[in-house]
Amino acid sequence: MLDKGYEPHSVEQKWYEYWEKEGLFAAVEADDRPAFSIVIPPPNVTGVLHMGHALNNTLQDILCRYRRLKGDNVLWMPGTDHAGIATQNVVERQLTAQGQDRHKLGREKFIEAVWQWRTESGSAIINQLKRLGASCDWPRERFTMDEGLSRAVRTVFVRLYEEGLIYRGLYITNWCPRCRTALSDLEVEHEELDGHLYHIRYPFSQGKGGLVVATTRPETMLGDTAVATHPEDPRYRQLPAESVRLPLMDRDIPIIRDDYVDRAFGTGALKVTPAHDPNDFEIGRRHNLPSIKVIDDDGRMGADAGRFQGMDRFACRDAVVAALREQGLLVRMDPHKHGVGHCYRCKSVVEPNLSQQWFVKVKPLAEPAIAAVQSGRTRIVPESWAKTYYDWMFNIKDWCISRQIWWGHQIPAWTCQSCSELIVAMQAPAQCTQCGGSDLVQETDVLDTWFSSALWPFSTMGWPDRTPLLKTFYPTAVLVTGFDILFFWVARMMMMGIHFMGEVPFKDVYVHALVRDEEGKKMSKSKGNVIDPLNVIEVYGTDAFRYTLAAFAAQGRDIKLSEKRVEGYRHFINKLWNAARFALMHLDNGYDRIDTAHLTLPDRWILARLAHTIRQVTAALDEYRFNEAAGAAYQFVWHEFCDWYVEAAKPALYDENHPQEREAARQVLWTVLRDILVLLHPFAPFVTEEIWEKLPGTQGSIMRATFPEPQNTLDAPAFAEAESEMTLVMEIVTAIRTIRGEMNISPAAKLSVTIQAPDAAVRAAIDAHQAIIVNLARLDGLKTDEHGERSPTAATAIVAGMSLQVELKGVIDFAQEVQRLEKELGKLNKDLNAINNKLHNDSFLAKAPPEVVAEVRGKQAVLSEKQGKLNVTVERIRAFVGH
RNA sequence: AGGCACGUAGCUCAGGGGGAGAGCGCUACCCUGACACGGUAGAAGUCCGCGGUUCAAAUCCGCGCGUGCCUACCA
Repeated sequence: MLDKGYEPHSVEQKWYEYWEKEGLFAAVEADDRPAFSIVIPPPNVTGVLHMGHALNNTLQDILCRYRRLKGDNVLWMPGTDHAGIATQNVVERQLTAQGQDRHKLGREKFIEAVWQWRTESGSAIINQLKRLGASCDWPRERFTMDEGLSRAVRTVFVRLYEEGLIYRGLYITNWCPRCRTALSDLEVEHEELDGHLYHIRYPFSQGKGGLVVATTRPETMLGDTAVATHPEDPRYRQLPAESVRLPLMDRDIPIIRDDYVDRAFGTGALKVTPAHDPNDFEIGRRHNLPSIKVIDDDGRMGADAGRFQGMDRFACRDAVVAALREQGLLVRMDPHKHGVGHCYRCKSVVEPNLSQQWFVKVKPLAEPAIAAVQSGRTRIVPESWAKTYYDWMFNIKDWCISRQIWWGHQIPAWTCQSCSELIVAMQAPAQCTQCGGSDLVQETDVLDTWFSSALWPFSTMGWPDRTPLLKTFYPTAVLVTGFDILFFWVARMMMMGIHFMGEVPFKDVYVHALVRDEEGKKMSKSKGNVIDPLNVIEVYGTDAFRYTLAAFAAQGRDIKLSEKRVEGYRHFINKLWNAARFALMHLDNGYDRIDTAHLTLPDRWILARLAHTIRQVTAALDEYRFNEAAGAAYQFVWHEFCDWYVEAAKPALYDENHPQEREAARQVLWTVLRDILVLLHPFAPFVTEEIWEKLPGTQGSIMRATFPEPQNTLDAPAFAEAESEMTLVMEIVTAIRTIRGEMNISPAAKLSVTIQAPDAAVRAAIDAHQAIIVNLARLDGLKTDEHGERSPTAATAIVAGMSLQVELKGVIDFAQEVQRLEKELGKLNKDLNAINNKLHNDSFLAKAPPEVVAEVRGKQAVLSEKQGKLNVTVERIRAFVGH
């Protein structure tokens, strides 16, 4: 006998350990079964499990467990990401706390410290994934800094370099002065901020007057090397001079003409700072302008900033503005909103900065990646995300892959100190390929973490070796991910996968929602609105939490999560537990067949509903409609199995006089419960395993069970008949209960009911299932009459065209009964009006499909019959009371 | 500036050309032999607004309003 309520804690731990110990998550390298593989989006080693991880991994686990039950050879490849900047930041903070810093420590010692940190605290998130029930093939766990993956990274780098798809050069990139590294365009978060548009006068070098330029970043003027106007701007065609005197720096800079300049913006005169603005950089190249870098890599003003040297860039802005104002050169200062880039790791304001960096030429890689989605070799689900993918891919720009940090894959490039030859190779070369010199210095930069993540689907499977694992599991079946890393990760995996494997990395990409708080805001530590998934698991249990996530994972909509909702699904898990508790009281052994000759109506009905539910859940999971799958199973378990079947089957289960029916009911109860457990297992793995163990007739783990197929225990007409007869029974029961409720009759009172059923077949059906109705509606008698006298002291309901009378003898309150019936009539009249209007509309009759017209006519007949009967009833009561 | 979602019961959301749905909450009654983490019944919505297409629109189209998000080099 099970406990009265489900207690998740001990159960979860017990079963997870068992599954791992038994190797139930293990993929088989080579196998006859269909292969199904997923690579996990590797969480950062620095990470702790948040709601995004919880949702992402719950969905993957549902798919993996489902496919295993379906008989597939499943590989769920786990691992973590070395998260270059984030991890380096964490360890640096630690050093700072110890009064250390990485420069004092030196590169080698620092890297050692990071590895040590990873050993000590880097796998916290893996254990948290286990609490979630994630059925990853853990012995295969990988890390982007593993030796194997590092070899993959070097291989890719060298090959892309040799193919001319990686180059090095001096360009403007996004620079984070706090992290002291370049960032890719994607790693910059733009935020609209209130700033100012400063109008500054640059006096002509000769003669009077000058040009007024407009800028949002006046401190960059110190590095100006030109002023540009549009070639066709009449205001600036004729000027007294060809150069202006740059204020504060006292340097002449040329006035140039370039059609990049927008005549409508500001004054139509643009200051040009090639070292600190990407557009100015381009203009500078076109006009051979010098680049003067005035802001150093630490965000302070540099040696070329004149008297402002050493000043912080923001302090310098104020100082420059003050100085200009003093000299009467600040013409205007208008409030101005503009997008300011911030580092996605540390939120510092990013500085466009000129530096030597490495880039991937992306266009040639992007084209096949676009084609793969267009041709359907990779399918993006929901499809609307494909557009976002295309938009980005079509406008893609080269990818800056070098980072000026230490933690990461050091770029495999060496420079000869004697002849400056650049050598890119898998291993450190012994001597220079050009001059034979042996003084070679390796590039100190490391690669963007996403560079190694881009290889994840094949590097984790052993590439560049041609492993059996790759042969069996690449391409993977589906990638499950949030849209926030569609560009960062998915697009880049597509490019790399196609380029190096010759085949897309995944057949499907399922893009899921973001988890937000109950007000729809993004969860963030600073807002203090985060819900810790581990805390939720602690309070409500993993199964309830997972079920909640699945039930709310509708495609294309964010999930607003509150604990209240998880509580609701905890009730569901408990309901399942108690249904099993009931079933186990009646089951001593398992069954491999059902005695169809002795099935009662509820037996046949629940088998029909079960088959229907299996189809629904299967279809929904096959199309990543997790919420529908979870919803269909929930509805079936609670509102069909528990609410109706278990109650309706009780008479048969307790009836010792009909052993064959009793046995048949047990067979059905066992079969339906078994299928429910397997059906629910992907969503609620722990409770289903626990019940499975207790259920007689099951062997081993539920993970080795077979996902139910819609069984044709009965033929289709028998199923259909069972559904319609049971529907009639349920309608009758509900009608009686409604009268009981509305007439305030105690649930304990046994009632006597008469149904006037002119149709002999219907009468026979009701008579046949009398016991069920009597039991469910708590009656002491149910009679059917062909016509019969209508009792004046009964409350009436119309069910399926029949008049149903609940005898209330002395207790009936006639006024109340009339009121009740009139309310019912009111509703009916409204419906009937709408239908009659339709039927009086000639164009409806002419143009609507005949089956629709027939349907409406059918409804009309049913409703008007009901209306007639209710009217008669009301009249009769009035007449009776009048006596 | 462009793009993409979304606006349905008090709350959170499914649905999606032919009778408005669920969960939670609310009201009433009930510890009925699995379950009070429960049962039975009930109340509750101009499906954001305005036009259009259609025999028929919550559903399709257009416009507007509102709310999110993403992308973007106008200094």
